[in-house]
Amino acid sequence: MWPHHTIEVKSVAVTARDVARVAGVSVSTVSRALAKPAEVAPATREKVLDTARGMGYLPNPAASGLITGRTSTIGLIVPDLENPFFAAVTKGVQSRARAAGYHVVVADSDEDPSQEEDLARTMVKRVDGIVMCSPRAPDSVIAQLALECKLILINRACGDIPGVAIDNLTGIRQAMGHLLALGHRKIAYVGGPVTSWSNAARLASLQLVAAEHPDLELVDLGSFQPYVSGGVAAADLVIVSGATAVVAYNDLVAFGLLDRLRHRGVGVPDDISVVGIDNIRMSELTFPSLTSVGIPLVNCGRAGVDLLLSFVRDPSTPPEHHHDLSFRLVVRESTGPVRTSGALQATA
Amino acid sequence: MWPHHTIEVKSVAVTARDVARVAGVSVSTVSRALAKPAEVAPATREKVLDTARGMGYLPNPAASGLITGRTSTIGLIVPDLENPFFAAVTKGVQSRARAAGYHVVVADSDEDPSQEEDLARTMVKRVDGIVMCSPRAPDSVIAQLALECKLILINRACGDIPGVAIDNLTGIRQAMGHLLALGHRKIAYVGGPVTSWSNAARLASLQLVAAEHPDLELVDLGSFQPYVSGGVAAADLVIVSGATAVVAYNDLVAFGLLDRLRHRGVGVPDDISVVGIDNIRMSELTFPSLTSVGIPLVNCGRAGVDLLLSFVRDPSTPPEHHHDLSFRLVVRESTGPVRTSGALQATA
DNA sequence: CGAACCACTGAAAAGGTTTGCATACTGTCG
DNA sequence: CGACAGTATGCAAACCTTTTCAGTGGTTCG
Repeated sequence: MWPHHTIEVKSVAVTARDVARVAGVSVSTVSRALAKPAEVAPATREKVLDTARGMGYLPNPAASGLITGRTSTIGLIVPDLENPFFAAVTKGVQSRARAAGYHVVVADSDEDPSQEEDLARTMVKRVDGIVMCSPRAPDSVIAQLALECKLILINRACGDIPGVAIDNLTGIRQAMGHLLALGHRKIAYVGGPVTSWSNAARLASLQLVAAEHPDLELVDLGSFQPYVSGGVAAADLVIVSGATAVVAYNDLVAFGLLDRLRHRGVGVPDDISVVGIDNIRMSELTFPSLTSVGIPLVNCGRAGVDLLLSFVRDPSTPPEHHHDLSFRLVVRESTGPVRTSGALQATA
Repeated sequence: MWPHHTIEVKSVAVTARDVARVAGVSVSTVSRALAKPAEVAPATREKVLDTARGMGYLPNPAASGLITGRTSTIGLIVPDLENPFFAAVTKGVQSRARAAGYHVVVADSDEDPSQEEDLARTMVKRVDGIVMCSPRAPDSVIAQLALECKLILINRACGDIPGVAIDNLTGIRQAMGHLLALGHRKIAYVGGPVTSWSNAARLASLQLVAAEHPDLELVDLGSFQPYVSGGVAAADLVIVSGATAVVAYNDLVAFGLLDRLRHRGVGVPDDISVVGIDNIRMSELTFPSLTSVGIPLVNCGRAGVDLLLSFVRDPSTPPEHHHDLSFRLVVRESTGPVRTSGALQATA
């Protein structure tokens, strides 16, 4: 008919109108056949669906989002995509979201809490809700954000805002029980950032457990960067402290400890036992491999999406406030019985 | 005026019309004041901008996307977000995209090439273009996808499709030069998946370099999973092969080698030298730390975004086909001079 | 002083889908 | 046989922004 148009047809997007014309129905019917198949007669439905498939029709999400107000997209904000902890959460979020037919837009705040607010604000109109993994942003910011959009927190508590909380106490208690059983009585803690919610929770748990065991001495070595570098920086303090075991804020810090202790000639676990937290993949590959308190991080991400989607689908009832995901201690080579010979002598 | 409405006002989105009414201008002017400030009189501009800010107005991206056809969003497809290699690329993509005012929707194919096609197709209408990091999908699929949307490949070549290519040969040559200098003459390669473009490129480069050195024997040990498990599986073959050095498909595989070799009682680098590829963060933390051929992965991601955006902004001229990012050998503890005493005897 | 021009603003259409309402039709029951 | 329930479909409005076009008013230059 219009042979010189055929070339263009390929490059321009095919709309519901085109499908309607070819299938000999109205656009409403096309829309219904795709969105609510039950509402159209089987014969018509088949015809429309076939035509749509044949023409490669895909609904324009901008148009449908404009009218429905939904985007089929959720936002995810994390401090650092390269950090294995957040990478695992991201993976969980992404997999569950996709299974539910949602897309994920991800934003990396580069560990800068102030950016997290901006990130959330720029994405708020293009997502149905946000999953936030933001251990360092102040409560006030989080609370404000929760007013502006549907928000789920992962690994952090803040007022009434629903979130996936991690049960620090149980995990810490397991780890301490393990160390106590090995004979350790003086245990150091290498902390993470002071502003970190996790750090506060972990330290509080440690102190609680320590209070339950009068013969146990807990040495708080203070705050360090939550990276390998933080562990390297803390290692010498651990040695001087006289502790026979050390719990690190997370596995990366523990790696730093292992590395520096080795270079200082301190044996792990012979002289000092080391426990990490998070149980990231890499923990079984260090030398010695790292005893660590693991969280099913991928499941954390999944749970966050579940919470968010239940919220999105039924905004009237904000979801139950918290899932609790509990720790599980994985014992590897970096912890062992305390030396009977007494206090440690650094050999370097 | 309508006191009983004030409550609702907060929950309902504020549109350009609302701003226009309050500021006493038309919607066109509101739109222009935000999008093309130069086209409106300074006084009006200030008034509109102030009002908009005061009311917390944010343009509805669905509506503007509907009319402009642009989404300010790019897609990213990777095989595994938890894999440090792709995590780094993701980080680079995300950071550059954000700097350019774009959002990133990310999809993880779970290492399943067939899913990558679906993923791309479901996101194609909601992004301006896609950055794909898909070492295993067949060329035909990639080529088809490139017809349906703007596509940039990372770490992979496929026909004319623009992409960020990594110069395998240079890096491999550096690594081999290093090993040759240390006296190694029989070098094994532990390969990645047969379908992987990188694997093919790396093997080809190795063979090319080997051909340049008649006294060098290259032993191809075949294909393994590109994870730690693959390295563990390959380690015994390395021992049996009699090679004094081994190049692994990537760092994860090299970690597996280190682990298994240690358990077999084989010294690294005393008995066997190990070289990884990628130089992920963790490489400096293993014991012994890993000599690895590094790629600025984060920059890869950035370059991919640059390519894509230039394509998006000027669709008439597909961008220059390739950026070349070159390797850089980082020598650590896992490589050393070949033992003079002769062939290795496994001690376990 | 008039004409042409300029800068700014407003009206209105367009973009593709969803959905409430109206209509046409099929079959059933009184 | 007539009316009615129910189903299937079409029409048209609505969603919110961008952009073209036209209009207003003021300025400059001839």
